[in-house]
Amino acid sequence: MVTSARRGPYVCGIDAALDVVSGKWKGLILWELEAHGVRRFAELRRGLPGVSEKMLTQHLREMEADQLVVRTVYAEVPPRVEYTLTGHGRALNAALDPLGRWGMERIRREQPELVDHADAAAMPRP
Amino acid sequence: MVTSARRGPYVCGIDAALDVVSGKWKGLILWELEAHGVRRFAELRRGLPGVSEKMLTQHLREMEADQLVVRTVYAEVPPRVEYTLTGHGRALNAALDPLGRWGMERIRREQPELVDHADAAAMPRP
DNA sequence: GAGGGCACTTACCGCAAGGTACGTACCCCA
DNA sequence: TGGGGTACGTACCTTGCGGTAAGTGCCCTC
Repeated sequence: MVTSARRGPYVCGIDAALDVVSGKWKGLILWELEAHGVRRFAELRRGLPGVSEKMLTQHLREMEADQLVVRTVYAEVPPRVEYTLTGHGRALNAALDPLGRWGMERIRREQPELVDHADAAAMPRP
Repeated sequence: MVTSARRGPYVCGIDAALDVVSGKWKGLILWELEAHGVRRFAELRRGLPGVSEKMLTQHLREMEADQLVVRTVYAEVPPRVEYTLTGHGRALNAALDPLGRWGMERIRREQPELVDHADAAAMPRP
């Protein structure tokens, strides 16, 4: 497996948090699970346009190892796997909220033409 | 210069914020400037053990382009350059605070042996 | 019986982030 | 006269993140 041996000694909490959130799709996965509560693999893939199956499984496994999501396998045919946030995952999402607001502010002052088309101010986070 | 052309169209505020914070030393630089108010290049380098001069200048230039820090050059000999946070930088630091607390919590539950030696609970962030 | 969905796994590849090393121009101190 | 400090710039190299493509086993539908 890939699963790089991260989790080095962190110098501060920001380090420890960014280590968990870094990764191209981690933030979107968190948001998708927060918004829908429970999602299957194919649903997540459809919800994250552009993600490859490899990266999605890889990120999900890392987040499972980091205790952000729980992975429930149902012994059915065709296979069914469901992903949900843990308490830690929901807490992380809550901690990311102010950062998301700051980012929206940044988008608004740097690329105002991208904001109005989908009334981003009304959307909570993404 | 390196200065990769980032700032692509972001799908959510988290994207826009993480794009600015990602980079191995960005968080530490923010914290160092928040803690000391104003810092010279060599002071920052001493405050971030292990950083190379190349990465420090590169990150500082990117953060200057992102309007997180201001760079003040004094025409003296030997040269003197001072870095300070802008309002946006201080706002970003404030937005990072909950994330840092979450990360401290994660460290505390995964590597409790690393916490007590420097009474990290007393330190606000790093 | 061909095609498509599900939930992956494996192999391979490219590129950018980050590290190392050295050079610059000037100064101060021993 | 040599060593060290200040604030970088540049060239080269390695690592690994992320992307692409193909294969797997089973099932359902057309």
